[in-house]
Amino acid sequence: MDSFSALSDPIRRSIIEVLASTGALSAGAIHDHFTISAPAISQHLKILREADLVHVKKQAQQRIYSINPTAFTEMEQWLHKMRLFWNGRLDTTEELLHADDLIKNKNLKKD
Amino acid sequence: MDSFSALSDPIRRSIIEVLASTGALSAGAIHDHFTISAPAISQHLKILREADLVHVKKQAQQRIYSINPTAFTEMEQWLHKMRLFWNGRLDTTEELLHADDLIKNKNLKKD
DNA sequence: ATTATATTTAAGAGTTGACTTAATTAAGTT
DNA sequence: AACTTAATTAAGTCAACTCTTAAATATAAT
Repeated sequence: MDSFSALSDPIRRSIIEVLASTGALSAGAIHDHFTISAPAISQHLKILREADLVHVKKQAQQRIYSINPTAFTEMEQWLHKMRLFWNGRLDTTEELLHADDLIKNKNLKKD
Repeated sequence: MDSFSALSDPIRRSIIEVLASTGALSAGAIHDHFTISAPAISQHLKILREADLVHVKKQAQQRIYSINPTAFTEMEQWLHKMRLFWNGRLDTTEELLHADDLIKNKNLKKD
């Protein structure tokens, strides 16, 4: 799951916000912030983990979660690139389509 | 649909990229960039429209789509705020939870 | 060893999302 | 008026997502 999809769920964004404000928290401590079941939180954490948006370290039975700040740059870079475009600082489709690998969509026609 | 969910789909991100690189395009011209059906593109455009990420103007039978740059600030601001946190420039949960209205999640427990 | 605590995995239900083809709406052309 | 072009809406299918409860795993404490 890419970081866009991982952050499309409001609970997962809330988890990120909680971690951002506290620094690091066990799965149970994260769960305490929500009303849904522990397994539901665990499943959300798995998605955040697989999108590499959070780090985990074991501490006895606990899993301590924290944010991986570098993983957010994918989204930030995409937004930045889009903004460059409509600010008129990039001009050609070539630059957009080939300057990076953001577009990996089998439904996109080749030019 | 919020802008996070609207941009979680790779085809919709590609549509935004195409619009960013060309400026403004009819629904049909957008469809030419993809291999999926015209209705599928129309449905994606509807979602982008409802998330206010694009503008439309009628021109005879055509609908001319263009990006609404201001709509991207929601995501940019969220990412910026998260970055402020893990950069240690904001300290309290209060600031995060109450400085803005980003969190509107019924599953989030009250503190 | 047994029990308690912390978390995840499994299985299943209900919902939402993304397509398809067919039908519809709307504007322009002959 | 009939026809073409452009786009959307409708209906239905299938896959993906998000939850639940129950079971499993792993470490710690008694």
